[in-house]
Amino acid sequence: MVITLKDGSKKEYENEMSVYDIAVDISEGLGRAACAGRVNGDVVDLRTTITEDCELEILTLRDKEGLTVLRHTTSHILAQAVKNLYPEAKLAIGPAIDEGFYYDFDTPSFTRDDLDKIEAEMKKIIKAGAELKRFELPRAEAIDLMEKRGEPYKVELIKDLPEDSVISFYEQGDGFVDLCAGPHLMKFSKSVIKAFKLTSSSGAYWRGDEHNAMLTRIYGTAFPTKDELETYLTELAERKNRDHNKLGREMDIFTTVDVIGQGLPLFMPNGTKIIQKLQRWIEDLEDYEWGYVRTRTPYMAKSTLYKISDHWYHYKDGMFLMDQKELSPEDAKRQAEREVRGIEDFGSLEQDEDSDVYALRPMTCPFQYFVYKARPKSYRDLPYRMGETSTLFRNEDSGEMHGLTRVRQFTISEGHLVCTPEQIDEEFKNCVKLAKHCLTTLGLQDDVTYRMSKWDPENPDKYLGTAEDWDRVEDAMRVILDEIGLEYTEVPGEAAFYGPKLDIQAKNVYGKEDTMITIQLDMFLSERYDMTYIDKDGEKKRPFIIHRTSMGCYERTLAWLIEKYSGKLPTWLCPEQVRILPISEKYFDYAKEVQKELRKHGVRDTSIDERSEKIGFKIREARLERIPYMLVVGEKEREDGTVSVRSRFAGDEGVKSLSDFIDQITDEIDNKTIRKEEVNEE
RNA sequence: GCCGAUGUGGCUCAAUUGGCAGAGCAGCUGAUUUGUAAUCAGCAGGUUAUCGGUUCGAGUCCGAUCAUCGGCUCCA
Repeated sequence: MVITLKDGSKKEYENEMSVYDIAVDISEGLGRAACAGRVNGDVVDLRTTITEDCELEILTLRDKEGLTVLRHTTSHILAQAVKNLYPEAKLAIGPAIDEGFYYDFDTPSFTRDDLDKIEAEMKKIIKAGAELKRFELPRAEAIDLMEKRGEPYKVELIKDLPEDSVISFYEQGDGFVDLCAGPHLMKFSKSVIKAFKLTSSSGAYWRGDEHNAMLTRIYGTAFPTKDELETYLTELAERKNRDHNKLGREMDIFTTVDVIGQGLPLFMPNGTKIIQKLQRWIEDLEDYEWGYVRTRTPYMAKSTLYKISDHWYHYKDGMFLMDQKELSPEDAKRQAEREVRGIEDFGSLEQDEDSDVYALRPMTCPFQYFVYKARPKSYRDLPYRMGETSTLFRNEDSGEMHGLTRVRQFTISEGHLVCTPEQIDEEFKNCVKLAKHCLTTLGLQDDVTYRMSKWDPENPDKYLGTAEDWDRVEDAMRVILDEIGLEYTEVPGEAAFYGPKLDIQAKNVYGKEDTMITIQLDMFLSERYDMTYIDKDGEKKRPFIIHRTSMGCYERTLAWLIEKYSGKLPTWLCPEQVRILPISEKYFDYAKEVQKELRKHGVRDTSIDERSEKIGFKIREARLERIPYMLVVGEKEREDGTVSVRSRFAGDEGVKSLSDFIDQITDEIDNKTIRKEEVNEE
């Protein structure tokens, strides 16, 4: 057989060979470094026997897949160590993940001390240097083996596999056997598994289902070298220093108060200023450059409103209700029909309408729909693009709240576009363009991924409409996304109940992903709310609706900005853009003149440090507060009408005429320039 | 909601076995009038998250509640 290697060279063998043997044959060093093979594009275990011509690549720790194998094998060592120390622990699963691995155990929780002990035990196991042997069993024998070993979770996993499957196991010394598809390293060797760390432990539901038992998960990571592990751990610590939840409080952007409640942050003057700047920017952008009209609708409504769309039935648990009284479902539906369609004879209500429950709004959709409906619309009115800076309320579970990214009250750059079927394509594309423009302006465009969120055909009850409806609209969205040339993943089960979404995702400093922006195609709600337009032919027709946000929700985007820039926001967004630092009180008057001149030219967020401190002290404080520009003014500056500019970006920028500085900073602010260079003087 | 950790002046942290709640920074007052990352001195600041219990005595031990953090689940 002829084996074609990665570099194009060919090797010929008479007999079948394992991937590992071929690696050793190429060179002993490669044999030692080998973690897995790639055969005709598929990653395989080193033990895989090659029987015919193929393309083969030997994967090492330098390959992403090789590193994954190292981490996976390390998770099995973790399992063995836990079994050694806690024989009563039951094994669940232990995969490699993005930045490391985890293993779930049914056992009481672990403390940091326990993790250290387990780490020590892992080192012992590695030192013993067992070989990993792969073997296969028919399903029945596999179940038998795991039952004998007292591993009920493994038994459950095997039982879920088809009757005729052959199950693979790995044995790794001391008789430790684990159910596993592999691939794994050939043996435990201190020279390969030399840099690992158990990072944390937490709870996790068996099979990710909250109805199941809560297991104990241990997270860890492994790297090819100790240096790389150290670098990673340092980076992890540095990432945590950028955590908006820490920085945002330090920088007086927001705070929380226990008697106010969870998920209800208070914005301090600094945070309010930033949000105000974002809001003014977005509202002007949408209204004057993208053809939006602005609405302002109530924060609460009778439950009927949400029942029309079915929001009520899907999400009642997540809503804040103002009253416990409620109509019967039959009455509610009747009342909904009557109110929307204005049909009078819809049967009497058993209960008084006034007993209806009011609820804080969890979304804006139906409110804007009634703005649309307030007057008859012609095709000439479409697309009708409504924007609103909309505050929403969602009763998230108590364990879900996080800083500014997951809160119970938040404000979103919301909007709904009502269009004719022909307009969908262009309008949707423009929504994506607008979102991208917002991201680019904020400097976040490279930190996102795009996700097409589809319905889940397995769970049709969670959605309105039929499979045909969903296929049609999802196909239409796919065509649009492909025409734009977006790179995106398709994920089932993430759609809204009324239509598919394009979600723009970003990760926080802990690597956790959140939706920052969403653009959704809605094919059902215009019917629910009886929205129409009169077409050219004089016929009443149903419009399509696009739900979208341009910049996302203010809280979440602010959190993202803080983490992205470590609190050093672009100048145009800074709550304080310029601080004037007089050398002594003799120059207060000149400082005031400078401030007045700045204000006259639109640079409004400035202050004067009038404390009787040395200039070095004032600079230090301004630097720590991340203020972009410091203007030192003293004798020389007053004489010449200049300012001595010191910036967060370039340090001492030298003496400039006041008008030059004003030109510079107004240009930066007006164009929303992001000065990337930063000096670290401390 | 579930698993776990944490909670001491505004912030960062200390307080021996259960034995007088303390420091630095910030704040305030005064002095200093300063040229590019910390001037000096003084003063004030606390029902140790809250409520309850054990004890002669609780920041420390126990219970409940609230909040914060890391995960899980959820996220229109």
